[in-house]
Amino acid sequence: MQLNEFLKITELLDVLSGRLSASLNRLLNRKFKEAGLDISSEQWLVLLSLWNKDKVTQQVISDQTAKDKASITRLLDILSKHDLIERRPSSTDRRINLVHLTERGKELESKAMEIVRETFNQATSGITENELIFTREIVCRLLNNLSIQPTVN
Amino acid sequence: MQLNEFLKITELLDVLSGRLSASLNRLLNRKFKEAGLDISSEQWLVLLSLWNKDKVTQQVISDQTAKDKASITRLLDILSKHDLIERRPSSTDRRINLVHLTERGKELESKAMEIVRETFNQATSGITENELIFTREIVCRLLNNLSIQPTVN
DNA sequence: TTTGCATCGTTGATATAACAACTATTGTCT
DNA sequence: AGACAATAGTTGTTATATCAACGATGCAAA
Repeated sequence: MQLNEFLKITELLDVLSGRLSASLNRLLNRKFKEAGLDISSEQWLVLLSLWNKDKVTQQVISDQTAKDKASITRLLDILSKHDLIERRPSSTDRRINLVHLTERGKELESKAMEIVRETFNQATSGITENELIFTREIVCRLLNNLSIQPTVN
Repeated sequence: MQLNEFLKITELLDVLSGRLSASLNRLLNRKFKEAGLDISSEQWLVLLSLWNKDKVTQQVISDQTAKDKASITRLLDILSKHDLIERRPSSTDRRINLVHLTERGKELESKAMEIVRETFNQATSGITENELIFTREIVCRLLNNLSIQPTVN
C-alpha cells in the first residue's frame, strides 16, 4: 500500500469532496435568506459574472462560472422570473442571447456583496493574506491538473 | 478594509465556489463510467466511509460524509438497488439501520480506489507533500470558521 | 451554392442537495 | 408510570448539475 498516495487522498478529501464549498454555500444561502435577498449562492455566482461584465452571451457566463450550459439556462430562467436579468436576442446573430441585468439586478449588487464580504471575512478569520495567496496558488495548480470542463461545447 | 476583503474573495473563489470539487467529481464520474463501474463520486464517498468501517448507522455515514441524512437515505437507496449495500435493522434499537456492505460492495473497493488514486495523483502532480499538508491546514481552518455558526445543526 | 460542420441555447432524464415536516422509536425527568 | 424531548430514518418540495439529444443558425469549404 502506497503511503504517499493514501496521504494525498486523505489530506485533500475535504477540499476535493466539496465539503468546504458546501459549507460556504449553505452559509451564504442562509444569510441571503435572512437578509431577505431571494437568491441562491449559485444564482449569486451568475450575477457576480454579470456585475463584472454585463450584456454577454450565455456561453460566456457558462465559461466564467465553470457551469454547464444547461445549468446556466435554468439559472437564468429563475433570475429572469425574479426580474433580475433579461435575455435579449442579438440583432446580428440569431443564435445568441445577450444577458442584461435589470435595474433590480444591478441594485442587488451592494447588498449581496456586503453579505458575501462578511461571510468571506468570517471564513478567513485568523488566516493571513500570505497563507491565502499560497493556498490559492496550490488550488490553481490542482485545477490545472484536473483541467476538465463541463460537457464540451 | 475594502482592498483586503476583495482580495480574499477573489483569491478563494475557486475553492469556495466549488469549482475544484466540481472538476474532480466530473473527472471521477467519467473515469468510473469508463471503467464500467456503475457508481457516482457521491456514492463512492459513501462507500469509502463503509470500506473504512462497515455496519454503521446511516447517521454515522451522514456525519462522516458531511451530507444531509436525507441525501444519505437516497444514496443508500441507489446503492442498495445496485446490490452494493444492505440495510439491516438493529435488533436492539428499532430506530436504526445498520448498513452492511454486500460482497459486491466489498469487491468494488480495489477497482474503485485504483481509479481514485490515479485521479488524485493526476490532481496533485507537481505538488509536494508539504504543500499539500499546508493547504490542508488552511482548509481545516476555513472549515472551522464556517461551521461555528449557531444555526448549523 | 450547397453541403457539412460548428456553435448557441433548450429540453428531457436522472442524480444530488438542502430544508422542513413527518413517523416511529428511545431516553429522560419528575 | 406518564409526559416530553431527542434521535433515526423517510418523504415531499424545490433547486441544481450532468449528460445526451435536439433545433436553429451561422460559417466555411468544395
